[in-house]
Parts: sequence; C-alpha cells; structure tokens
Amino acid sequence: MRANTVSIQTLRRLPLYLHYLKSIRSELPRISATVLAEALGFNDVQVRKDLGSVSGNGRPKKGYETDALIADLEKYLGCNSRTPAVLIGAGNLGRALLSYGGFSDYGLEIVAAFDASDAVVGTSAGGKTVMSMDRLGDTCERNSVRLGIITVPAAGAQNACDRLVGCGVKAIWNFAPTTLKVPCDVLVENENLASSLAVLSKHLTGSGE
Amino acid sequence: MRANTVSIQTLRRLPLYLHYLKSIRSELPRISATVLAEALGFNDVQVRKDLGSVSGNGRPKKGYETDALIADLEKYLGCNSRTPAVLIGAGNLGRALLSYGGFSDYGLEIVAAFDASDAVVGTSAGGKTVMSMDRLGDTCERNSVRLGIITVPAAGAQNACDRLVGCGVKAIWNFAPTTLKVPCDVLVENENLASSLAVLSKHLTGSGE
DNA sequence: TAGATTGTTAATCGATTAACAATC
DNA sequence: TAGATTGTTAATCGATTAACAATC
Repeated sequence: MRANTVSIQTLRRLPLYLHYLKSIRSELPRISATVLAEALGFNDVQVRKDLGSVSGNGRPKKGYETDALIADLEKYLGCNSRTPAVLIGAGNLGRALLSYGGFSDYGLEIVAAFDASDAVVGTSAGGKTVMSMDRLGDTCERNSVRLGIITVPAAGAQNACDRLVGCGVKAIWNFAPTTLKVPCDVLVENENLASSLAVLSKHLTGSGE
Repeated sequence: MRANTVSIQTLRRLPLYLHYLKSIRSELPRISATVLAEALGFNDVQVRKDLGSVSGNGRPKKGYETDALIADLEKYLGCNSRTPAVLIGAGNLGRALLSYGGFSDYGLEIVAAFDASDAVVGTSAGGKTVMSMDRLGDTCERNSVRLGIITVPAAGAQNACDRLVGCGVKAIWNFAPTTLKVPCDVLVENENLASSLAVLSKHLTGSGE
C-alpha cells in the first residue's frame, strides 16, 4: 500500500469498484484490472493505478483476489467504521435520503433528522422521527456528529449550514442549489443536480449549436 | 459570443451562475466577474472565461448587466425550451424528483413516471400518476421524449436503461449506483451519491491517514 | 520458460491560473 | 485622462493515457 497519494478523482471511483466487485464476488473469485475496467467503462491503466493506491494485493498473471480487494476498498473507504450524520430538511428529498438504505454500506448512519417547519416535526421517515431545530445542538454533541446533510430549499441553506458548523460539523453534504460559505476546515460537497441536467440538456440540443 | 468551446466543467458551473444571478437581480443591476467569483468562491479569471463563452455583454469598468447575463445564460442552457423526460422507478428518490419543482427553471418537464411494481402503479407523486412499464413506448413516442431518468435499484437499472434506449432516448440521468452500458450516441450522466460520500468521509478521517 | 498481468515512469491532454493587452 | 474591468495569450497544474520494465 502506497502513501496517501489518492487523488480526488480516484477517490470518487473507489465506491464504484467496490459496488461492482460486491455484485460479482460469488461468480469471480479473481479479477484483473483489465476485466474490471471493461466492466465499468474505464481505462485499464487508470483502474490499475486506482487499485494500486489502496491495495497491494495484485499479482502478475493472476490479477486481484476479489474478496481481498473488497476488504482493502472497504478498509480504505472506512465502510466498517460508523459515521454518524444529521440531516436538515425533511421534505421529499430529505425523506428519500432517510429511507434509502444503501448508505449503510459505506458506514453512514443518519442518526437524526431536523426541520424548521412545525408541520413536519413529529412525522417520521426511514424509521426516524423528525425533530425540531432546537434539538440539533444536543443531538450532535451526544452522537459526536461531524457530518451534516442539507436538504432544505436554497433560501434556508446558509442558515442550516451555519447551525451545523456551530455544532462542530466538519463536512457538509449540500443538496441545495446554492454555494455555502464555511470556515476553511469545513468541507462542502455539493450535489448539483442542475449541473448534471445542464450536461444532459446540452447533449440533446448539442447538434444545433 | 464565441463558438461552442464550452468545456464540460464550464457547462457545469453555468447553472450556478444563473441561480445566483437570479437571487440578486433585484438588488444588483450590474455585476462584475470579480464580485460574482467572490460570491461563489471561484477564481475570477475562471468566471470571466466562463461568462465570455456564453455572453458578449461584458463592458470594461462596468461589468455585466445582470438581466442581460441571465438572459444569455438561460438562452445557452435552453431554459426557455421545454425538455420532456420520463422517470423510471417511483420509489422514494423517484417521488422526490417528481415533486421537486426546481427543474422547470431549466426547462425540464417530467411528463410521466413508470414503475415495474404493481403496488406502485396507480399511485401519484408531484401531480403525476405512476404508470405501468408497458405504457413506456407510446408515452415516449407521443411526447418525443429523449431524456430518461433512472431511479430504480441497481439490479434493475440496466434493464430500465435498455428499455429507454429502445424507446429512442438519447440522454440518461442515472441515480442507480451502477455503470450502464449504452450505444455511443447515448449520454449517461451518473449521479453518484456514494462518490460524494467517499469524499466527505475521507475528509473526516483524513488526519489519521 | 513463455506469457499474462501488474506497477512505474514518461508523454499527453484538459482545465485552471497568471500575466498582459484592450477598452470603456 | 486615469483607472477599473474585460478578454486573451502563456504558464502551470493535475489527471489520464501510453510505453515499458518487473514479476509470478
């Protein structure tokens, strides 16, 4: 295993490798970087480099042992260590994320959901009851929460963000279509649906440009 | 206005400019690239280059007229022309997207939703009734649909994708954590939540690496 | 051994940033 | 005119891909 020279782009691909490997582990006890690249539509050298940065288990002529590679990826991605998170904004998208079970594969556990609207407080989604915003502070503290998920409308996003930062959150997953201002030790990952949509739309109208 | 030399990264930023400009249009009739860059946390030269590729309305010393810039961005992004789309998979995420009104700002209109499960067919979300999969073909044809949204579980994604491609869809917005195989004239945009999560998790555990 | 596959070093490519010239 | 701001050309940076050496 090399030093922490994993680029951000490589890091983004690692969960894709992991997901695919899990889906074929029962059929393929071994897999080469070439085959994996073919399956995911990536360049084979790229895959070899990506895997090389998190695993030292590749063997010339044999490739990688699937189970060992899965274990290396899970270890690197911290899938086995639990990451507690809180979610602010229990609208449609927020409830969808609360109900989605797939994040637990990566260690994420949304321990609580909050909403500023009294109409939503008290309802539940994904087995969690939505709480009032004034419960945010003690919930974060009690659960050592350092990851916050923002699924409120754009207008309320900065306020939600400030509250989270004030509670000691160091990483924010922002689904609101807005740029957030945060201290430099806090990382914001924007899930920009409008950006993806722009790429798709341009492809459809592209010929007429 | 220059030729179509807009890079994919620039294209992804354009909706962010547009959203921000709309939010401040009533307060700032003019805005410079420097101020815009500051507001969104981008490099000012980058903003100038981005804007220059879709608008020719920047004036030295004055900057851009906000309304004119909004109009240029909307024109380039095709916000005023309607893009009909279908959605497959009316689970939590699918229903969240159906209910979200914000896409209409960019011209997207989800004309119909489909699901393979009889339990879901007939229910409604965002004012649309979920239909059975055998209605997919004629719906796409009647509405000239070329954009498909996949919000089914990973196991069913390739099948949903094949059905869409068979109906003449040329762009696919994939929310399933899987790589899709498509003909080369079809564009797939993957919304990889697991990738974003990996970046956030690594930031939190990063110091111990 | 021969050959397949890994992993590394070098070359290419694209995007960002810096320096500068143009202009209102 | 002077100065702020745009837009362009050149330099830097990071990521991808290609060529090659190492190894089982």
